[in-house]
Amino acid sequence: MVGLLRSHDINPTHQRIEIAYVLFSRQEHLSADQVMALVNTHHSETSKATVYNTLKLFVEKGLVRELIVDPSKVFYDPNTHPHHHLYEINTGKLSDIGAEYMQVSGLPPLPAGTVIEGIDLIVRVRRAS
Amino acid sequence: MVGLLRSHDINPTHQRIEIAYVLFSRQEHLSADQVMALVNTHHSETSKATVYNTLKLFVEKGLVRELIVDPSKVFYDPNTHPHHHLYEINTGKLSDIGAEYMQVSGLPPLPAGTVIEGIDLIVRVRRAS
DNA sequence: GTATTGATTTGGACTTTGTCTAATGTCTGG
DNA sequence: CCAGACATTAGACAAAGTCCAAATCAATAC
Repeated sequence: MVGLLRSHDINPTHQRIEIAYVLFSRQEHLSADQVMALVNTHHSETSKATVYNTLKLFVEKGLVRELIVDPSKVFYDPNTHPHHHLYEINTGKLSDIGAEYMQVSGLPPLPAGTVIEGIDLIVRVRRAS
Repeated sequence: MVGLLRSHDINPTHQRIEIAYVLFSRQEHLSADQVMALVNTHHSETSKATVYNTLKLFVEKGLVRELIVDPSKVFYDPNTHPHHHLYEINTGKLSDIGAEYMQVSGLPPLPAGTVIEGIDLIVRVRRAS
């Protein structure tokens, strides 16, 4: 874990290691709230501000991917390999779609002076009524 | 405008007409906040609750499309034809990508009992540094 | 060991977006 | 003109996230 952080140019402090561990030990999409809860399961150790700071740092350093899918909260995905997402509207459940299932082709003209940061493909499903 | 609402099975009240007008007269992506401000430019006419209620109704009835792209607010898109979106991370600016520029192929296995509600393709760009 | 210094963490106040509720207003068919 | 259904409203509330100044920590210098 320490090595992973160092290799992404992140100073491995106690709190950062804890948060990275929570994200990478289970391969799930977690919200800041959930990270907060998981890090502090035993005794409260890490503040809300630190959790938010750290997640932002991880995103900047490319350690995790930020998912903007749920209208009310951001999710963080420890898997940074190319893949897509499936979101169940009713439940808020989020799961992966392997890159082999769906492909994106073509690129739009970009506004002058901008570069692509990422391409998000999200399949939204609803429970059939 | 009244006809448009009726054709989507929406009772055309004064407030709904105003809100629809704001959305459809300019072809832009607006947040609830912006709709609120635009509807109430002259004298305050429409409450926050109504704006939110109405936008939700419009989405349910398929009159506008809900865009979850910005981490802090939902945008509403009066264009319901198939197209994609380009989001400038630095500025929060959102623009359309014509369906002809990018294509999505393939479909993932869906969880049992669910149907596709929509597929969102978002290109995120950042100002080159 | 102790001091220094910059980086990190923290509690808590604050902001923003959106929801909820109970009361009120409006419209329509008979 | 009345009943009932539907729509709107103000304002309280909730949840997610930001901000800031103070406290703490970690690493190095001496």
